[in-house]
Amino acid sequence: MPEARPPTSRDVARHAGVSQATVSLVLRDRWRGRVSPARVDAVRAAARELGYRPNQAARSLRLGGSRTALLVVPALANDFFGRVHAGAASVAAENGLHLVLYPSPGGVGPAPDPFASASATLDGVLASSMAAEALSALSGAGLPLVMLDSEPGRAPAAATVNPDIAAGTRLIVDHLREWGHRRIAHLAADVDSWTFAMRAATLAERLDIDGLPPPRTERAELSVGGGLRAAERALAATPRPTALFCDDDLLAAGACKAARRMGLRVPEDVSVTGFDDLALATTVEPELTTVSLPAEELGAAGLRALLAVLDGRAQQDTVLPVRLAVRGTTGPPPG
Amino acid sequence: MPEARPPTSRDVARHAGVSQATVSLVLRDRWRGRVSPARVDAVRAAARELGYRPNQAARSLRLGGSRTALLVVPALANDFFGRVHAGAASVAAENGLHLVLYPSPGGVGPAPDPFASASATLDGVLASSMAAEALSALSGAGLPLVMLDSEPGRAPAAATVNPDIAAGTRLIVDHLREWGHRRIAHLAADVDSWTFAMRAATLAERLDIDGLPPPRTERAELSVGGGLRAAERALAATPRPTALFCDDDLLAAGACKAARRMGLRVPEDVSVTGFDDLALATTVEPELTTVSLPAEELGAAGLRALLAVLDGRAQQDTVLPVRLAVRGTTGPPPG
DNA sequence: CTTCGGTAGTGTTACGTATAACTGCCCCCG
DNA sequence: CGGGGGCAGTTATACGTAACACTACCGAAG
Repeated sequence: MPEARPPTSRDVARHAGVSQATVSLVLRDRWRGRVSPARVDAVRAAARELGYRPNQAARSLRLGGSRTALLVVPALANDFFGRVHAGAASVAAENGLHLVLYPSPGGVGPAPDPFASASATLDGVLASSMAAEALSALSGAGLPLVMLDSEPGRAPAAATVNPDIAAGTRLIVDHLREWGHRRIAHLAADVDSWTFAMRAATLAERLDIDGLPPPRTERAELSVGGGLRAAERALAATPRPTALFCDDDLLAAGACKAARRMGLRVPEDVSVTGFDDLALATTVEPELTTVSLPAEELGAAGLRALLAVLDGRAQQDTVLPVRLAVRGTTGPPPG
Repeated sequence: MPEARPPTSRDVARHAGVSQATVSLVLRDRWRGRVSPARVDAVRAAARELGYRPNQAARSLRLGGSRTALLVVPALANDFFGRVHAGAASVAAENGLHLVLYPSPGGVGPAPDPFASASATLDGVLASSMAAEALSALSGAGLPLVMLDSEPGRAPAAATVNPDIAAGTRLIVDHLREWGHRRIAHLAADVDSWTFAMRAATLAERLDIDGLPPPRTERAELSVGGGLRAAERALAATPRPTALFCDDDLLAAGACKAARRMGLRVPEDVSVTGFDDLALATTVEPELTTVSLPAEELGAAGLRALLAVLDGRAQQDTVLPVRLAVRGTTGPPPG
């Protein structure tokens, strides 16, 4: 048995009758004016024939970097982060950067080190949500970091990119106020992160400006089932709220189910609003009125910011515009 | 400026007053009986102090492998592949294997090479769906490959792991037959892959055995919207089918929307069945009767098979059991 | 006729790590 | 008292690639 190791650039060189250096020049496209066209073709043919694939590990070692960035997302349970990835991946591809996706396990326990998990020298990290200890480990490593959907101006991120959560919240509140709603309950995600804290703060502030009482808040596990249970509690109150502001579309979908189970119609008896504009927002009946976040743009802008940091250009915090998607779950309050 | 390169094992060695070899022995936990405990502590302290992180590229180069596998999934638009990934990731972690996720861009155009994209030497690939050319490129590279959810016994996969699609299809058909349905239409995914071909073949076979006419088939783009449009066509037929067999939950959700828009109640006027048991199956109202596929198990079994291949153990094709989830979208035919 | 510059290559080295092979050294046994 | 054998380390090397520095040749300019 001939042991069958994968072919190296030296094998290609031997096969083409040139030196290994020439193979490298040709395959890296640095040959113009240094290698004759005939040899170039010979090298390419030999590489193809042997099925040569450059050894990435050796490349990274030599180059002192792998042109690889890591995208850390909290989970893949919904399509939002798939879209973020798609946006980041397209920008990465345009710039010859590899993008590796790491879905951080949501569960408790010692999360495996995302950097070890990449199994390659990383040049930078784009993180959407991370445990504090992982974050500090990263800052210790001195890796360029761009944070998505998290508090601006917080070390150790070199930059942040956020959808305009405050504006989105205001759009929802104004929309409900225009319909005449005054008793608004808040289904709040049971997650301690900036993006949800921002919704709560803006909601409270906005209702206060409008001279309305602070919202009754029900904490909910971030899932359809969690939204269902929290909505059941919220809708059992007297007087019943006429609108539910949900932190997220999953909660809103759960709230719609809860309302229906309690014999209430949406939106005739109670209005429900979501946030994020996930795919499920247009899947459920009626379709959710929600805040549409630019997921692809978020990923793309995040990766552009990371590229800027890698190039040594200073970076600020970016805020992306959002828009209100008015659909079928909002209407005038009953009576 | 001191240039600030990341510290190497040689830096750690200098700092601890030992040789680089000793550092490697200590940090790889191969020191028992070779290095005195005092030195071990000194090395560990030095490593911590300098914030040393081993260079993965150099490690991979030296070891001739990175203990990294690539998981190729078609998209992250739904939660199914997130669950597959979770299952594979947990088995990978147990075995000290890195798992890198590659969502192959669904769009047309030259797909970026998934192997280049990994930016590390790969030891194996677990692929759920792949373009033919990428597959052949891979077979040329001689990488160990395990295929998920695709035709058993097809080169160049060393093994396949599949949910029992045929059994799932039979469960659905039998369930509909028990309710007394005879006119069953098929909403077929507009994707040319084994898993959908298998549904179609089994459905036709089963109806034939039961003495029923072959199903009217409507091709649908694999999305909620696609299901909606296809269902509108299917339900416009006369006589109208009393049940819709949908290749996938997305299509089924779309079918339910279509029925409602046409003034039909589900399941009173028409029964609808899904496939996969995505999260949305229990989100929509009524909840979908569907075939529940063991997504996590699929990923886990796939990675176990890959590990076996890497160890040189021969592998067969594995079929995982499925179960029927009877929910709210099926009932007796009208009249 | 020498020198200069450009073309077409090759030899060599370094990247950081893991480990095989080696070196002392001390202790104990014959 | 000589030498065998563990202990505690070190030295040296290889992994595959990229690119710097070098050589050899050739035509043209001085």
